[in-house]
Amino acid sequence: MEVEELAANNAPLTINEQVIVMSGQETIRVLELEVAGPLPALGADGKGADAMASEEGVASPVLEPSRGGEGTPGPEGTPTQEGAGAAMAAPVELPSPVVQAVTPVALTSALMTPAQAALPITVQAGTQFLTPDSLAAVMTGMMTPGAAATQPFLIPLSMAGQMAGQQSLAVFTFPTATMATLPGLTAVTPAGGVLKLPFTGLQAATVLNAVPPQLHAASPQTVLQSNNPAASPQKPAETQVSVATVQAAGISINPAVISAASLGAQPQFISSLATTPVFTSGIAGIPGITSQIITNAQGQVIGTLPFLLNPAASLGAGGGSPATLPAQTLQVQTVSPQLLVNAQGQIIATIGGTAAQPALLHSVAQTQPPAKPTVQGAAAVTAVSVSQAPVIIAPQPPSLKTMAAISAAETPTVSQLVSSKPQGPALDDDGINLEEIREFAKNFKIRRLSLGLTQTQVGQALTATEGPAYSQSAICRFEKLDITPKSAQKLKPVLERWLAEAELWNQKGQQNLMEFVGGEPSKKRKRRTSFTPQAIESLNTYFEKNALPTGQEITDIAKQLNYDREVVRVWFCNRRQTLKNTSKLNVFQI
Amino acid sequence: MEVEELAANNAPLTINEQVIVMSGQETIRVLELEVAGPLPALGADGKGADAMASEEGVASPVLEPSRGGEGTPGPEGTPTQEGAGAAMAAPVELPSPVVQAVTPVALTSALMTPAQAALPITVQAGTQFLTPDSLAAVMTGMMTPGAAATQPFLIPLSMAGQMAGQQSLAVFTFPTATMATLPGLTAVTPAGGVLKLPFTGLQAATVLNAVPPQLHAASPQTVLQSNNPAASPQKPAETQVSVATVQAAGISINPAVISAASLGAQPQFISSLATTPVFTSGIAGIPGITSQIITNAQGQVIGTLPFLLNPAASLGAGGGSPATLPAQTLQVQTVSPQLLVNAQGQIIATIGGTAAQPALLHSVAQTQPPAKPTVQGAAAVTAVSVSQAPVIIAPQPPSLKTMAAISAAETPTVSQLVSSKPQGPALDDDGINLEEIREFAKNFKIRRLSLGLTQTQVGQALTATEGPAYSQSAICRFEKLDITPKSAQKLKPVLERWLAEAELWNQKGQQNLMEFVGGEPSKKRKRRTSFTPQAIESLNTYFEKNALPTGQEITDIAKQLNYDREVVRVWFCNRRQTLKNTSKLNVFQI
DNA sequence: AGCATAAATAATAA
DNA sequence: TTATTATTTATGCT
Repeated sequence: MEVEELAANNAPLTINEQVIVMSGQETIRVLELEVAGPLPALGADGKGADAMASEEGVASPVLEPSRGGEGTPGPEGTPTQEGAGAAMAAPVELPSPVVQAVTPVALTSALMTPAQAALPITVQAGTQFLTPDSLAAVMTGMMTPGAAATQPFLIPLSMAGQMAGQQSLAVFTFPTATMATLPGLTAVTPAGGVLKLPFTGLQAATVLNAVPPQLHAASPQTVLQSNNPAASPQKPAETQVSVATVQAAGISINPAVISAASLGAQPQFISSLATTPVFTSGIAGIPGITSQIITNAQGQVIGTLPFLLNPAASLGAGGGSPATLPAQTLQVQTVSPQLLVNAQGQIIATIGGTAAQPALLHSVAQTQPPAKPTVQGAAAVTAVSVSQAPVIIAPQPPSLKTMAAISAAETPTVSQLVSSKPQGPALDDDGINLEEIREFAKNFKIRRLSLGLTQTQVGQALTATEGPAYSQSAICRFEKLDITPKSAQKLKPVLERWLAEAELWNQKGQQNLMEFVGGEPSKKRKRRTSFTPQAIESLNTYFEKNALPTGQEITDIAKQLNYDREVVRVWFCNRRQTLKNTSKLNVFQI
Repeated sequence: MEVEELAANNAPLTINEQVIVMSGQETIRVLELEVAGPLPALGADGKGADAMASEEGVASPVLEPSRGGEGTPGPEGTPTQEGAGAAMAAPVELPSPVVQAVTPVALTSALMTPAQAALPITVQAGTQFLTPDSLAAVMTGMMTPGAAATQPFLIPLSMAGQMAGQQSLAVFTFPTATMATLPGLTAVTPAGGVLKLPFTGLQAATVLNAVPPQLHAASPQTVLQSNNPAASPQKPAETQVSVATVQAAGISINPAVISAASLGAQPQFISSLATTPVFTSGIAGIPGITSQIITNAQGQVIGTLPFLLNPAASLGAGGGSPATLPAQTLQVQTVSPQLLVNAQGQIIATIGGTAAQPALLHSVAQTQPPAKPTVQGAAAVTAVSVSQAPVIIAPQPPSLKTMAAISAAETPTVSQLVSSKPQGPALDDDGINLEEIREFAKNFKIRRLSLGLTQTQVGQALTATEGPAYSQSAICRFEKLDITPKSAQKLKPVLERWLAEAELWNQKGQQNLMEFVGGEPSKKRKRRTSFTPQAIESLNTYFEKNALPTGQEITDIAKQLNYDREVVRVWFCNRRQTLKNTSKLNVFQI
């Protein structure tokens, strides 16, 4: 994407791209589109998207009219803009029929195979996004792992909007490429952008990488569906949320959760999301939805990654309608990738950034109302754009290196080294992506622990919502991958979805999470029992006679000693343990 | 940094700054300097840095002639240059004597107190960096927490280079500011850049924020030395690696681990680092060194963050010497922060690029007194500042619990104190940063778990290396902050150092970690006790010969091992199942 | 300051 | 899946 070119466009759109290469094999590409000014109201129904289409992977995304204009504004956030709300910018005129522009829109891609990474991904015109008025929407569609490169797919899309409807953020993820298989980071750098924005009017600006679409639309196939028939198959078209259609070549997408949070006013925002039926159901119902995660030291997920943020912002407040503000420049930045190495020295992710946007998003998010501290509104934005455009810098060095290496076989480079590594998604005999499952299992554990949940809690909660077959043991085995790939494949989407929802509730508060999970909030650790010497003596006497009393015996003993039955049971457990350890030592010594 | 200005410079240097605001209170500022062209060989010793000096931070950096004129232009843009590799760029002429330029150089800052954040940090001229030829080097020096603002300090520096010596990456971290205490994210943003690059020739470009140096060189003091006399004290001067000197005002640095990994060739790179005596010792010996972490859902560290990466690359191949390539522009990018939301919906970190961030503006306006923070240094900053200012974000709401009541009678524990303090950098009566400790405790736990270590293992390992007083209980209580601030303050650096080292070993392999931790490598999990070890062994022997014994065989085995026939039968069932699952998984892992 | 062991959580035989 | 064991964490006690 040429900076100058974009700048020249003067489109009231800001494109921020950020590429995060996950350890192992995932790459998350985040593209944020910010449109200054108010968004047009959504059509009665999102079907309009159907119109689009074409062998270019045009699908028929449906954009539903968002309901509940509860898009709550940022918390304290955007006082000014809100106030400014009065002066709404004129709607952006888009050539495509149904497309609605949102501000901002973030696209996150992840889990793309190397080969796929090289393929062009185009967001078709006609792609619809949620309007700011919509609280959130989620759509999911994905190619099967082995899908042809020509298949278009639907990607999860989540939008967060504000009352004013001025701004909102949509995020959807789609597979990118495995870092290892990439020629180098460069392969994934922004410079090599593969996204084509859907806004016809902004095309020049939006086209990061002009690549001829090579695919054709195909019916999206969710992983869940293919792998987990049992899982509730989702039909994108059926969802109420808006859908974005993207063309990708042979992309196999991993489910990604989409969540949103306002910067400063997170709480509120999140709450609204959580309480929004659409969103909630989307999360729960859509198998593939889950949050992106960062792998940690053991390849386990360190945390959920890409969520959106953004609350509406000052943009709307500031100024005139985007269309009317030619001055606003389109900004695109490429950032050199920043690597995040995990405990094992492995690259966890590469964070590359993009530019310009922070400001916008933030400003909005900002809780700090004190308005003008910074310069907001149209003028401010403009200035930024201008100044930044020039800034656009050359693609990061990494990219360069890669490029070079790739093009010329001469100098041994990173790419070569990389290439030496076996690549390609590991698919087992059944076409199951084992690597993907392994990764998820790790992530699941870390995420579970991050939420402070036990295997038991997860199992019980799932049993309650999904029916039996989710015992603590099952969870344990899944985490240990002590199950067959087939089973794992079946369990994965369920766990993914559940965990994502749990995280959502957790965002609303620990209390809410506990409520969601199991019920009793904040179950405290039982107070350590102190046995009286007499009790200890009695217990030991019983133990000598029978180290493994039956339930009835335990009950009797507890009753006689006047201790809680559970306490007595545990005492025996620990006593046996102690004896065992002791005996072992003896054995050892011997 | 004005883009134009930079560009005008035509310096073969690329500056990439990325700011990652950690949840709670840490900000990581990453500055990458890339110098196109080959690097000069390192001097005999890295002492050259001593020469550095002027209060302006201008020193006599030595810039080696970079080889491989890789100043690569934009990503895709400059494929050609790579090919040009043959033509080496002429060495860059630098006034300073000893400084060596490296490509790229990354600086990471973290854990700076708010007040400190506002202070200018200048990289003195004469700062030395490792040459590409060096595999890795680490230097650490830091101010004591209470050190005056005028003391310069050495920062950990790690370099990774390639054989060719063309490129390498150096990373060092230094404290930035506590997010909570900052006026907003903006406070920590790049806009308020405080780094002054050491390259005289590139000054215009490198000066993100022109701030008059306020400090003077002082002898670096490693945390290790102060906290862990036992640790092998490192003398920066003694190391062969290059050192970077930075001036900072009253900065108290947290130990940061520096590690490096090549992108594509990670394995190799890491290995080299690990095997490099200098590096290893540096890590082990330097107390302060630890990796940066990302806080997760529970405020716990999600993962270690900033490490370097970088493999040398094609850059070298490409081009002319930097000096001779005026065409190469200096690139500076500002990135809008990307928020990473954790499981609790809290912002884990803001990944943004750099510059200009709103933060500064904000900070200035709000809390930060330090005047002109916003526009500093040369003009470049100006432009960016202007545009981004608006973005300034509000600080996150840290823990708001203001609990209560610490009954005074006894010495309150950290957890009690922390909860009682509403906000701001919580410094207890002894000037201990409780918030920082709280954060660390959380991080420690996550990092420990990420390494798969138990409290017991940590305790035992520490007892072995640090002497008694590190029981499992102690570790447990530290994590739970069920100790007095004084104790925590004392324990923190030890744990920090140890964990960082453990992570380092872990990078070399799980085996190495176990060796480091406890001794017995890979102690296999004990089999369920129902069977004696001998029995298990026998069973496995039988299993190897025949995984599916006949009824008669089972009977015989049970008889011989003196176990119930049914027990043996079930054992075989489970054994087969396990093998099945495991084998499939293994296939995947490969 | 830390042992001893209760309580909690994960893993595994049945 | 359930029951029990294996491990780990937390805490009473002095």
